[in-house]
Amino acid sequence: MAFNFSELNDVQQKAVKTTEGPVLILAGAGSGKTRTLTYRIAYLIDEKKVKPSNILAVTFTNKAANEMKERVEKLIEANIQPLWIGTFHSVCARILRREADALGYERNFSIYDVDDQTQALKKVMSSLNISRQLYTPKMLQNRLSRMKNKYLYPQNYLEAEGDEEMREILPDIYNYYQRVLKESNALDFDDLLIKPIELFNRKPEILKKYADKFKYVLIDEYQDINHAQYLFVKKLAEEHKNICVVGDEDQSIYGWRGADITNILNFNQDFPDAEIFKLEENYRSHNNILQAANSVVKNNEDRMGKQLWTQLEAGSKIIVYENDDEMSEAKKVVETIHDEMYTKKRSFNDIAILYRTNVQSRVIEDELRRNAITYNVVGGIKFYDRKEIKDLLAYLRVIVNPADTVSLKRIVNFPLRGIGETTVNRIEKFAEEDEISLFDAMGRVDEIQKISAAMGNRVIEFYNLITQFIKLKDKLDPTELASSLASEAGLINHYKTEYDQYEAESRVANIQELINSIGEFIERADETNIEANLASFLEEVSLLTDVDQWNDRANAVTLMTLHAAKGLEFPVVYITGLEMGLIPLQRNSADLKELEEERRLLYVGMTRAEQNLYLSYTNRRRRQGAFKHTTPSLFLDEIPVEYLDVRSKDTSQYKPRKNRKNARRKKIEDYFENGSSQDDADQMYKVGQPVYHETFGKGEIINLEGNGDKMKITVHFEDEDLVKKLIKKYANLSPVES
DNA sequence: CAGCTGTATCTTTTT
DNA sequence: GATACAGCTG
Repeated sequence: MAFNFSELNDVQQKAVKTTEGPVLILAGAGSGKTRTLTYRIAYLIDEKKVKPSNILAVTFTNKAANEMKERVEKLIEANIQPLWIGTFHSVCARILRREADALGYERNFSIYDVDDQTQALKKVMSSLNISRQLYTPKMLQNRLSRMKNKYLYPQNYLEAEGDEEMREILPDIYNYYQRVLKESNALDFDDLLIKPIELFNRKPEILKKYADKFKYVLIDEYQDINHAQYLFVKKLAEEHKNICVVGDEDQSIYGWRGADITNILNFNQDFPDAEIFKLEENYRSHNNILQAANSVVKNNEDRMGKQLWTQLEAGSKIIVYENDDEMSEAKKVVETIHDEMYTKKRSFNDIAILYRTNVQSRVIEDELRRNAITYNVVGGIKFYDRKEIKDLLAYLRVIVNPADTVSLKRIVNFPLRGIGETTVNRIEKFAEEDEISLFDAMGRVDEIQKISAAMGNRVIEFYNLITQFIKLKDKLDPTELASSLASEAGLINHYKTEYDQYEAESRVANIQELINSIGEFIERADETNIEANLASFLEEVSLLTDVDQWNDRANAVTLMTLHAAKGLEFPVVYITGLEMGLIPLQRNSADLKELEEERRLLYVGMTRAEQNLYLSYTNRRRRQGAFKHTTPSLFLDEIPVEYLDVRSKDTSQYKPRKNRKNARRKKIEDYFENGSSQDDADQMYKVGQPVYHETFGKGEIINLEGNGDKMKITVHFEDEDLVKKLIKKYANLSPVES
């Protein structure tokens, strides 16, 4: 045996060796779950002589997948390329590429992200004459996504989520949207999960093929899978039942995108006789940190309950900082980084700064830059979200899949070629009448009466450019293709001339970086058994997670959301913004499930820390331009003082020693009250009430519609004799004595 | 058709 | 406070 079992504790060993039948591993934070999974795969291959091609492992990020793969290869000194390991989305995409025919798609299908979906929905809305006043494409995108994550179709959706207005239009939108995507030979993120299930249902022989292939299935982060993912897993494993899932109900933080915690709670009902292993020894965090985190999460009702313990020393207490506002919070972060570096000899990459929302990073980034501290932001504005990158990617997508209408529309008049919206609409109409793709219609633009010869020439010129590159696609190396496309389509020139020098340089450099990354991908693909072509490059780029884009080896402080931090660990963790409204985040509707998820989110954040944990809150914070008073998070009241070193002012509103239980209860009440539509200030919103508005001056409320934050308030402003309809949430009206 | 300007809308977390 | 979009003008 090439690997050493002494690195595993008793429970871990049993979990590794129980290879046959369903296995549920409940793995607390820092309990060596990744190690257990890694050993299990190694054990299957090395000891049980299972072929790597018969194993499917699903992880939460591609980064985790790659690391796990490398570790297994090291353990058993073997090449395990035929093993399938990746995220749900990438595994599903891989199956769909192979089986595209059976679904009536072509193998080179495009993958639509939220942006592309929104574009497609705009078209759907205008075709179906759906009011833009009442619904935004974004809203509908949300609805469709939620529906798909639950594996619901319009007909059963109606029963599940009655919503009077949506009831009418949603089925049409759904069907039309799917048609548009099909015509574009495109699938959206959610389709990637749904289509394999449809396929398995419709073609049992295809299901059998994959069920036979994946004799052993392993799923990580099982607490965060949604219903569609659950069905996918269940179908694959139903027959052989060699399924091993690992998860922790206390770390379920994706309920908002359809993750269903009951999947893990009910695993042994789905797979009776499942062996259950509990990993409760924590190897990561000093005891103070662990106990503090435990004392927070134990307030949740929705859990199976387990008690994490550690042999590690108590360590330092958790330092809690009070700050005046987010600027001083950022300064405190920098101070702490300096302190950790000088007194404990830490380096930048030992330290992570976590926050609830991406916007919070800005202020911290500014302060880090002023102090010459190198940092990396995970997520936020991503490399692949930059305009210049999306532009070139859209060109490449059209070359690979000319039916991709959303991408085609993006590039047809960019850089400007004098082909405006009207012209595109005319071509589109022609395409619909003749039932051909938009791209093919461009090739036949001379047949469209309403388009002049001069305009037709511009279209043909564009059409020829693309056609030329489609022909080159299989002859030219992908890197060269992208490079010459970037210049011949005029992208490089556009960016060189259109912006100021600094901007121009960075945009051109980014394009160059994208081209380089194609080269790197092709090299890598040759080594692994991925197809070394543009289509698979585009797929990889589409399915990249935020964490995948993070260079953890760079010597830099890491900034990210609490969500992104899942699965990671750092010697020093600093969590900012522990205030009511932020952690837990205030929504316009509050329920207990959401509060519990917020609590788990903090739990995840705290348990990332190995040695030192800092928590901080501010007394006021700028949100939407204006300062707002804030109260320390109710979760702070849940941590016993013995684990804390509170550095607050004497005047602080946060007095850990006094009446913490009452303070906490009050905050919970407020959380639920403010969440519902009625708050104290609502009393001022009545017809006839004189009000003041920053820009419009004095006025009087003349009408009210709806309620809650979205209440529409019609005001007559005296000074300019204006009547304005305002939305309560953004109006910032204040009452005036009459 | 292109570019400008004022206005509406909006801030959760992500594959 | 930022951005996306509609609407207007050249």
